[in-house]
Amino acid sequence: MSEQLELSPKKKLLLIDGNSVAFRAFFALHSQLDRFTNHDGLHTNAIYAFKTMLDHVIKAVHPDKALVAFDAGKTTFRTAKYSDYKGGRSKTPEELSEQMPYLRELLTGYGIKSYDLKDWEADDIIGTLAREGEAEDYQVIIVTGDRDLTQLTTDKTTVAITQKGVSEIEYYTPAHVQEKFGLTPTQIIDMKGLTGDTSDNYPGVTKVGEKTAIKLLTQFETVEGVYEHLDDIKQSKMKDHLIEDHDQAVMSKDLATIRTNAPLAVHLADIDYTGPDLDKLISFYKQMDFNNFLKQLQNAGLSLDLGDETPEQTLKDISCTELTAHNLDLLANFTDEVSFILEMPDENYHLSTFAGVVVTDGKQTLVSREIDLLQTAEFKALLENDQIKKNVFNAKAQYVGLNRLGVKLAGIDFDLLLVSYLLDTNDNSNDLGSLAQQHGYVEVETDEAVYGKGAKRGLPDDDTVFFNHLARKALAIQNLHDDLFKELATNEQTDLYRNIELPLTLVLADMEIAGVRVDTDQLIAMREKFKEQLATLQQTIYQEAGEEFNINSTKQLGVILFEKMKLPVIKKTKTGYSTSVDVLEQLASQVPIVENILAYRGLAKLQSTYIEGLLKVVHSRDQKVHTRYLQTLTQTGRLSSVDPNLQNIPIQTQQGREIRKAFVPSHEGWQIFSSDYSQVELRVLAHITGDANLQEAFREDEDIHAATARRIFGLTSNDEVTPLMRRQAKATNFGIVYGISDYGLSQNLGISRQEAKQFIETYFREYPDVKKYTEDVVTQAQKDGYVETITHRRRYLPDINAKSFNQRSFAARTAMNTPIQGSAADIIKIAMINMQKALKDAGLKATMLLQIHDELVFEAPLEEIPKLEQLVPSVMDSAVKLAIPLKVESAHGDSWYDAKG
DNA sequence: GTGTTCACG
DNA sequence: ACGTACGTGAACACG
Repeated sequence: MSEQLELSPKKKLLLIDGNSVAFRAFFALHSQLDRFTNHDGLHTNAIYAFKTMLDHVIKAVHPDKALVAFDAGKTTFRTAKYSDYKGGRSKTPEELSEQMPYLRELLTGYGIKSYDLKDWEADDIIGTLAREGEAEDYQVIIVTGDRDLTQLTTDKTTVAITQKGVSEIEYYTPAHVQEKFGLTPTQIIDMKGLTGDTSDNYPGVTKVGEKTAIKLLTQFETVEGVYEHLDDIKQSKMKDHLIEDHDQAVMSKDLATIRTNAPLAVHLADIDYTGPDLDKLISFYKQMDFNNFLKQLQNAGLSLDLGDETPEQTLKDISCTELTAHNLDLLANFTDEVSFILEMPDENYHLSTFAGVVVTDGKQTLVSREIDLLQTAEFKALLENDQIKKNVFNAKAQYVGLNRLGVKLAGIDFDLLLVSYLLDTNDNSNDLGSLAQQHGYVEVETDEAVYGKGAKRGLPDDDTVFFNHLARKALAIQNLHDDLFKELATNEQTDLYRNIELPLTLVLADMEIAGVRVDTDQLIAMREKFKEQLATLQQTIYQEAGEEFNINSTKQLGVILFEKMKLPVIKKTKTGYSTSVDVLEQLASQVPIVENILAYRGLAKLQSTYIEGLLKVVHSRDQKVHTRYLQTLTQTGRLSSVDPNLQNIPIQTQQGREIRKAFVPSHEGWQIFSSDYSQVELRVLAHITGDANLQEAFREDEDIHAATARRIFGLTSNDEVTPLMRRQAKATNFGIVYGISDYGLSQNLGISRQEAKQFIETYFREYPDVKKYTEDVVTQAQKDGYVETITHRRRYLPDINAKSFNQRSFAARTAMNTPIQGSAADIIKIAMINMQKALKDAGLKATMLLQIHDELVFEAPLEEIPKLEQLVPSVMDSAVKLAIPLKVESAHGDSWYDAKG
């Protein structure tokens, strides 16, 4: 055994046992299995470790010829001879087998041929080629994880066995084999004949293990030798076993013998090693998300270009020009297409400072910290000219930021953030550097790497550092433009991007800029009222508890309720007692304190989240809140809203609903106007499933929950639908949309799982195409790895084939829900784009302010209300053409509270 | 930073 | 035998 490979001056032939090394590689990084997945959910640990091993071996060997042999399948000439050969083996883990095709791609990238041959094992391919190589006077190096291959060692052939860590390798020469096993290489075969092999599942001679075998072979050399000299062995149990198991020993030796005469279609002449195919390797690393390897490649390329190495610097300086008031004419060189960044260090672009600006066409890059330059005629001529295409990262932020500076950004073509999100909704990191790296462009760092994080975050004082980062970011956008547009086209998502998401981003920008006026006096009055009520409740609760404690602390509350007052524990959380509403409601009848706690909770929520929370984010300048819609966050295509979240303002309880009175028009004599889609998700369900019964209910404009109740409770047209029936039918309808489970429905309705199951079965019988859809969409997701909405919005579901029941079930429910929720999101997005245009075309002052998933909120002069009542629903219900009509309901009033039907 | 709770669709 | 309804954001407590 040796850690070092002894190299001769001969030419080198490298032969790798693909399956065996892949297996070792897989288990070397098995503990990291979850960390090694690419953006499509493919595990990559074995590929990664295999790659590491390859680098190691190639560096050590410098092969002239190389080949990786794979097993062709389960059946071989050995199984034909002995059907139990390798029987009883637990099958290869799915997480490994899914990597095998990609391993071959890796090898292609490395310029190494891979080969398998029907009915033969990789061992035999290697054995055959090794002998061919020896005949041509090559030094042969065989890499495997399987010690049996040491039988192939000769003075011309070294066998390298990978250890636990794949890059640790033991090299076996005949001398080392002798040293380690006390046998010659060919005697390894005889040993296997005598001992058998449990992992390959062949028997050998009973009770003969390694020690006995070595002793026998030292004396008699071969299996045949042992049997020829049976007489020399004195009477013993062992001798009986040898006689008894003669046939097995012969057969086992045969099975263990690696063939050197396999009928190969590949020969030495076909397997020259001339080094990697860089283009293939780069695209492969991108596919695998091997960013560090990409970086290595890129740096290797750089240092070659430079001729010398600059090891401490990972990225070289970008050549760029500092823009000043005196060289603004340089901007006129940009006539066709530019990548542009207005750098805003704070997340909230409505308030952020401006740190700098960069613009590039890939050839010339201009940078500056002087924000005022943006307001010059020269810069405006570039930015406001819609004939010059703009490539950006987060178009909405750029548009809003520039708008604050009085610049109207036009001609936006490529938004790296938005496109990345459409390609894979999981790519929502929001950082240009990390997104670019995920897409294989690594000559850019993350903002965190350059600016720091937390308290230490700050802009670099050094112009070189700052300008370089800006320049690299702009160049990243410029460079990814073509590739990502191609990917969009491949996914049939170009229309989704150009006709929906990109136009929408500007609609949203206008809505955010418009903002919503908040009546802070009203909120302050509510705050005082709530403050008193909370104080009173607090005192009552302290009295009932017999002590003072923090009611907001679930931990302290749990101690009071379940230890001090000894109330029954209904539900537990990971960390202790659950004190959630449904638990407290079950306890309410037993002690008055619970009712008060519930009241306190409700009030405290309104106070802290809505009253105080809202007051904190009202802009003092205009008394408005300017939310930010996150367009690249949700997995379904919905928007989300932050700072503040205007999509979860209370409505359900009267007390909470009062908050909406504070959302008022921004002009005297105006009103709030609101329209919402009625049952849009169930209508989408009816459309997508094509279910005739569901569609009929919508065509007849029935109360859908009542109609469902009639069906699942088998009522005739004369029977009355009781409120309970309707409630249960409604819950079932929702359950279907969410990807139903009997357990979930039973929890929601407070019924037994059996009963819930019955509801679902009846539902599926009444709406058979809905059932078919739920099955088909899961099958499709299993096949493709993703599901789609009506506009080809895509969501990948890597867990759809997971081993864990939970993960798999969750993915299956997601597969059912996402096309429904996502298509509903598509519809309202289209409506919003059409709406903005319709308002403009009609010359109305009305402004769209908010989107709450199925609802649009406007403010408008009172006199425009009749016009809106006609226009808004017509635009909304004609956004897309479905198999059934869409229905829209509208209302208006002096505040959002009053805009209710 | 994580977990719990609760607001919305 | 498992232990879930789908999608979000904000506040608070706690370590």
